[in-house]
Amino acid sequence: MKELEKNYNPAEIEEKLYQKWLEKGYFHADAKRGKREGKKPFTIVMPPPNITGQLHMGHALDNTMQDILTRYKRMQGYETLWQPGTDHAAIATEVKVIDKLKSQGIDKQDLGRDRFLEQCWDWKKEYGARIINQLHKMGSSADWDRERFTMDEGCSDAVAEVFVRLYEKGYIYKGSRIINWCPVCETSISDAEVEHQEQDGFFWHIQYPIAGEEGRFVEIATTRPETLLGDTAVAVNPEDERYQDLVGKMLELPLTGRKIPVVADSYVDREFGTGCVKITPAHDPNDFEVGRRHNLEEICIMNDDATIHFPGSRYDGMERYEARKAIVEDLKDLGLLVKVVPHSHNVGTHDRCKTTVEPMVKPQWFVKMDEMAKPAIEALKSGELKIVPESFGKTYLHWLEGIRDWCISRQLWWGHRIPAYTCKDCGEMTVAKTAPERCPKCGSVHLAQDEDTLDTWFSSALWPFSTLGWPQETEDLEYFYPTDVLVTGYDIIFFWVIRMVFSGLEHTKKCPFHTVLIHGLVRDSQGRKMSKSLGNGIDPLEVIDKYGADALRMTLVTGNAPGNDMRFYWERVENSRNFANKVWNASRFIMMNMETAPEKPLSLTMADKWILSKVNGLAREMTENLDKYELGIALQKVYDFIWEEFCDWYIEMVKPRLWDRENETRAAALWTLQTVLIQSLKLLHPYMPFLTEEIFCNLQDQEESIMVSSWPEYREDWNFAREEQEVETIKEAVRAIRNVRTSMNVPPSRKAKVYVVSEDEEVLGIFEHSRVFFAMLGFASQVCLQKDKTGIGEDAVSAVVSRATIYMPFAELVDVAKEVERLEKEKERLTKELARVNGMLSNERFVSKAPEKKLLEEKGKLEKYTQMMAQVEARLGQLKR
RNA sequence: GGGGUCUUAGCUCAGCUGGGAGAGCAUCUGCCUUACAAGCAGAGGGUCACAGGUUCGAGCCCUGUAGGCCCCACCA
Repeated sequence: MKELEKNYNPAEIEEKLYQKWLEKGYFHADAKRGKREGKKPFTIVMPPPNITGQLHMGHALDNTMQDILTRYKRMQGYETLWQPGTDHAAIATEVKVIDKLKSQGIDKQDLGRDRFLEQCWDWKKEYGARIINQLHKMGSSADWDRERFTMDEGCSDAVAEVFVRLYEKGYIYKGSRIINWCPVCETSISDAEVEHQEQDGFFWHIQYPIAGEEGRFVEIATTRPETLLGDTAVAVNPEDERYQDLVGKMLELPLTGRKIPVVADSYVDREFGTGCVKITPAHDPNDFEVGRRHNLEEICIMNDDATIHFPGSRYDGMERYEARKAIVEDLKDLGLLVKVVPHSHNVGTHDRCKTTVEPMVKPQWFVKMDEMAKPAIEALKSGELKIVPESFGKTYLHWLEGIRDWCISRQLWWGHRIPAYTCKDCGEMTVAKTAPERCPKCGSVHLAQDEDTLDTWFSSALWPFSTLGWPQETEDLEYFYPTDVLVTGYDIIFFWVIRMVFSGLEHTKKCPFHTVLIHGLVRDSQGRKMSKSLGNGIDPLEVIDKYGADALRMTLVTGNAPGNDMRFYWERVENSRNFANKVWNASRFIMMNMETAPEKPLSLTMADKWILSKVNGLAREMTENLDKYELGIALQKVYDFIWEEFCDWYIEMVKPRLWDRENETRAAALWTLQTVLIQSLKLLHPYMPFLTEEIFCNLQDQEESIMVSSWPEYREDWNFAREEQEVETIKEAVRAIRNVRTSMNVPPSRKAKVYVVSEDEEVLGIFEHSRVFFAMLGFASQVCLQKDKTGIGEDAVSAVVSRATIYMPFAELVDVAKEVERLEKEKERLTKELARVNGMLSNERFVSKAPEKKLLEEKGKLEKYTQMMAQVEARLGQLKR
C-alpha cells in the first residue's frame, strides 16, 4: 500500500485530479446514454455568472451547493447534467467597456456601434474565460462541453423567438409610458433595478396664484420644486370640502407664464401635506396616471442627462439640483415660497450606479405581465414549484401579485437588439426574427432596426430551456427539461427566478424546475456585506491557495441552513482544513497497516458490527437530509461520524488487533476499516471531492474514481442494533474510567487493575468480548469480570454505569472525601432524572396520551436509573461507614 | 404603510414533523500515547429575548411586547 504524506497537501493534488476528471469526461451528461441505460435525468442550470466579475464568495457558495447536489445525484446513478455558462450582463459590461475605453481616451459614440461591440466581445472572451477557470478551481463538476453564453447563437435565437411570439400574442408592446431613467447610464431601467433609499430632504410649500382672482392662491407642497416647470395641473381630492370651489379653475403656474387647471382626483390624500398636489405627468409615476385620467399634457422638462430642458428660460441646460436651487430662489423672490419643512422621503436610485433615478415618459418596449403572472402564482400555490425555505414563497407571491408591466428596452448597445424594423418610408413597424427584406406594407427596402437592446434578464429568463436547444425540440430538451433544482441567492428572486418561472410556463408549458433552493449572503466576520468599497471581501482563490478548495467548500456549507446569511472568517476555514487533515491521517493510518487489499472475513467482531451499523445508519440519514436540501445538517452528520465514532473510538478500539499480527480478528479489523472508510469517503465526496478522490484511489484499485462510484445505500444486512447497544455500554464504562482518573490526577502511564461487577451475565459477556480494547482504552493492567465484590478492597475507587459498577484499586491515591463528593454529585443527577421520569410516568394524562414508544422509552429509563441509584447509594454507604 | 426574518454557551451559529439543550472557536486541566499537537483525554459555561396561551409535555405551535436585520411600497 502506498504511504501517504504526513499532512494533507491540497495544492499538489487538486489540479491533477481536476484534469483527470476532465479527461475522463465524468462531468459530461448525455441524453442518449441516459435513455439507453434507463437512467433518470437530474439537471441543474448554473446561474450564469456575469462576465464582468470574478469569482467571489457568493459564487463560491452558490456553486458549492450546486456541485454537492450534482455529485450526490451522479453517484446515485442519475444521468446528471449541471449546465454551465456565463451572462453578457448588458449594462454592467457596457459600463466596464466604456470605462476601459475612456482610460484609453476613446469615446463610445465616436467609436460607433459595431466597433464598440467588437470591444465588448473581446472583453467577453477574456473575462468569461477567467471566471470559468476560477469555477474549475472550486472543483465544479459542471458539463463544460456544454458551456453557453447568453448572447451565443442558440440563446439569441431563443430570445428572438420569444420576442416575436410575445409580440404576436400582444404580450409585448411598445408605448410611451413613464419609466425609470438613469441619467448617468442614459438608459431606461426596470422597476426591479430601482433601489429605494431613505434620504433627508425638504418639503417646499409653494403658492400658485389663482387666475383672475387677485391675491388668492393654492398652496402645494413638493419635494422636487424643479419639476414645477412640467406641471400641467394641480389636483385635489374630489371630496375635500376645502377645495370644492377650486375644481375647474385655472392657476397661473409660476415662472412659466402657463395656465394650468385644478382637477379632482381621488388619488390625492386629504390628510397629507396641504391636500393640493402639483401634477407633473412627465416626471412622476403617480402624476402620470393622474395625467392620463384627465388628459393632461405631458411636458418633458429634462434631457437624458437630467439637465433641464426648458428653452427660453435661465434654467435651460442647468443640472437638475442647480435648477432646484435656482427655482426655489426665484419663487422666494416672487414671494411665492411659503415655507420649507425638513422631510425625509424615499428616493429611487439605480442599483448599479446609485444615481437618483428620474421618472420620464419615453417610448419603450414592455412585457404585459398580468396574464403571465397568473400561472406563475398558481405553480407555487399548487405545489408544482417549491421554494426552500418555504418562507421565500411569500416574497415570491407578493411580488407577482403586485407586478407591473416590465420595461424591457434599454438604450444600450451591448445586448440582444430588439427585432423590430420600421419602414423609413411609410412608418410601418415589423417584428420578425430575421430582418425583412422589404416593408410588408409599402414594399420599401428602407427598413431600420430598432436601436434599443433588451434587458439582460430577458435572456436569462430563458436560460433553463434556451441552453438545452429551445425552440428546437432537441433530445436534450426532451430528456433534461424541466430541470430539477435551481440554486440561487435570495437577492435575485425578483430579477431572475420569477422571470424564469413565468417564461418557462409561457413558452414550454412547464415550470422550468420543481425546486428553488435559496441561500443567503456570505458576510464578513462582523456580519457586514463583503464589498469592494469596504475592502472587507475575502477572495475565494486566496482561500483555495492557502487551505484548498475542499476546506473552502466545507466552510461554506458548515452550519448553514437554507436561506440564511453566514459569516466567513479564517478560523472557520482552519477548522475545515483540520477536518480534511483528520480524514487524511485516518486513511494514512489504515493504509500503513494494510499490506494488501483485505478480503471479506468470515466473521466480524462486536466492534466491527457496531461501526458498520453506524455507517449504515449514517448513509440513510445523509440521504434523507440531502433530499431535503439540508446540506449543512448532512455534513454535520458525516463530520461527527468520521471524527468521533470512527477515529476517536473505532480506530482506537482496533489498534490492539492490528498490532498483534497473530490475532485471528486482524483481517476482520482491516476489512472493516477499509470498508467503513470507503463508505465515509463516498458520503463525504460531494462536499470534499478532491480529498476523497485522492484517498479513494490510493486505498483501493477496483474503481478508478470515487465520483462515479455508487452512493451508499442503507442495507439491512449491516443493521446491528444489538452490537450498537453493546458498544455503547463499553464506551460508557471507558468514559467513566477516564473521568475518575482525571479527577484523581492519575497519570496515563499508571495502569490499574479494573474490575467490572455486574450481576448480569449478558453484561459481563459484553466486556468479555471487548476485553482487549477495553483494557487499552481504560488504562487497565488487567480486567476482572465478576458478579460480586469478591477480592475488591474497600479502598478501590468506583464508578457506576448503566448496568455495572467499575472498581479501580488506587489505594494510596484514594481520597475518600473526593470520591464521596463525586458520588454525591452523581446521586444528585440521578435524583433529578428519576424525579423527571417518575413525574411523567405517574401523570395519568401522560400515560394515557403519550405514544407507546415514548412510554416504553421512559419506563426503560426508570429501570436504568433506579438500578444505578441503588449502586451509588450502596457505594456511598460503604464509604461513609 | 405592508410583508418576512431573527433574538439559544463569552463569540459565530445548528437544532428538520413539539418528547431529556448541541457544534466550531474561545477558556481551564492533563497528555509530544508508534494516523493526526492541524492532535488526544477531561472540565466549566445557557431562567433557549420578555409576557401570556394551547398541550400530558414548548427552544420548536398560537397571541402580544421589546430590540435587530432584510425585502416590498406611488403618500406629493
